[in-house]
Amino acid sequence: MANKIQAVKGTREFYPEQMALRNFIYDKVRKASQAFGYQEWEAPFIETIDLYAAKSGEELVKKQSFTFEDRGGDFVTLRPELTPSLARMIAAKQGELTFPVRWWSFGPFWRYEQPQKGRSREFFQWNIDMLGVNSPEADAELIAIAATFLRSVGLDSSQATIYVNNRRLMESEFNRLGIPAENWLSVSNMVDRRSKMEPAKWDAYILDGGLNQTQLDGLKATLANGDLWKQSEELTRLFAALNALGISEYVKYDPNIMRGLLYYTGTVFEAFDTSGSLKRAILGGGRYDNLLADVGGQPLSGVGFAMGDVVMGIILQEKGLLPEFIPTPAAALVTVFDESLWMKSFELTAELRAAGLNVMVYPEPAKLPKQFKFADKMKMKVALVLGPDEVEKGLVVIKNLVSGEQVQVKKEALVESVLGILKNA
RNA sequence: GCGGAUGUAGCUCAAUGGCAGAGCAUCACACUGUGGCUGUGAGGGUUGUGGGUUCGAAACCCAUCAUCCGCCCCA
Repeated sequence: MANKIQAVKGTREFYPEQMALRNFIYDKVRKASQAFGYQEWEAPFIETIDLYAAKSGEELVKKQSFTFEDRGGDFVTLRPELTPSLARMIAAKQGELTFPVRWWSFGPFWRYEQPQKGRSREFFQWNIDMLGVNSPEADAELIAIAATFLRSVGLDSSQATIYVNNRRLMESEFNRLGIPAENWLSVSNMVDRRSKMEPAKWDAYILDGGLNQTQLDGLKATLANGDLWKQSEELTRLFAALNALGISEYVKYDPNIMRGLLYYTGTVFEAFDTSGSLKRAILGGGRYDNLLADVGGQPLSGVGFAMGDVVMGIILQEKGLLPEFIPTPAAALVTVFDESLWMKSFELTAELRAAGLNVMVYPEPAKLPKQFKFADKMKMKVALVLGPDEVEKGLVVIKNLVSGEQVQVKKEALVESVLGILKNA
């Protein structure tokens, strides 16, 4: 075992059961996206490092990217996020796209970090964005999409909550407290980390960071003020729109939500599992007003969020929300009675497939108990037996593996009988 | 990059210095025209790898690799 070649650290191996979960998430993502009229798109998996150097924060680019030299001597990166590619692709066709652009995507990303619960080096991520509209109502639509998705996988508002804040509001608070603008970013990061630290340690951390005691007290009062949003016209309009969209039960105002990415400028939001067993955000996003101009396009505002498949999968598992795993899409197994009737079974299978059924045939003659056991393990609903008696009379034994009942039917009536069992099973 | 833990059968784990085991899973048989249940039996191991201590190591020591958990960062 030790000298077998192992999978690359942090990569994902999707056995059929995990693949079914990934496809389940993808299916719900697609449905939520399409319900709001968004178009699916995709970007390259490999990009130049320069694309990220501009905006994605130093940690992500220098420490967490998979970067290597290609055979031509150029440095390329496995994409760690999608938004910069989105900005470039939008900028390249800015003159011909119909705005507002509403796009979504679900694909693989790579980040070189230490694998742990909820974090791997290779992951799938849902990205969804609206570009060309700068309004709290547009922000509300993206939050509504997130809530729609959470509801669709079976997470109700008592199990998952989307916390909302606004960076402009927080910056005006920082300003009011006399914190200089050049410290806003570091103070934001400190706020972001507060929930993970002991209160006394956080206080010391803030005082070390250049704030005085009065500013610390003021900041703590701000962060405890659940009504702060009422001072923001943006957030007031946002909550009115969320109410109209029918998902306000999922949303709470929280002045502690800041988010790490540099490009957010206005509304920011993060969803969490309320039981808190996993302290990682299910999804996160916000408004970014400057990203397009930063990659060379005309100024254009956008809002969007991203959701990783790893945390989502863990939560679905912990909540018992995984769909039942069906090992095979085949509804029926055609058994092979013996060597002389082997090809008869193959012929029967071909006829059933021609009628549109997903059917598996046992690949070789074997004892019937073995074949039935196989059908059972694969959770197939129907088994068909074609023995000497049946062939002689032009019949097929059709057995309902759920109820255990079996009957002989004429070959012509077989498809209908199978469909009947599948409908009731 | 930093810190902590764990590596024994396909899986989950036991054996704490003295014969390497159990449950589950697999396969066979009971049951050669019928799965789930039951019973009987079988196969399966260089105890992650390399070295050291010892009469004797799965266990103790050193190194190494891997995995998990946490920090940093973030989906």
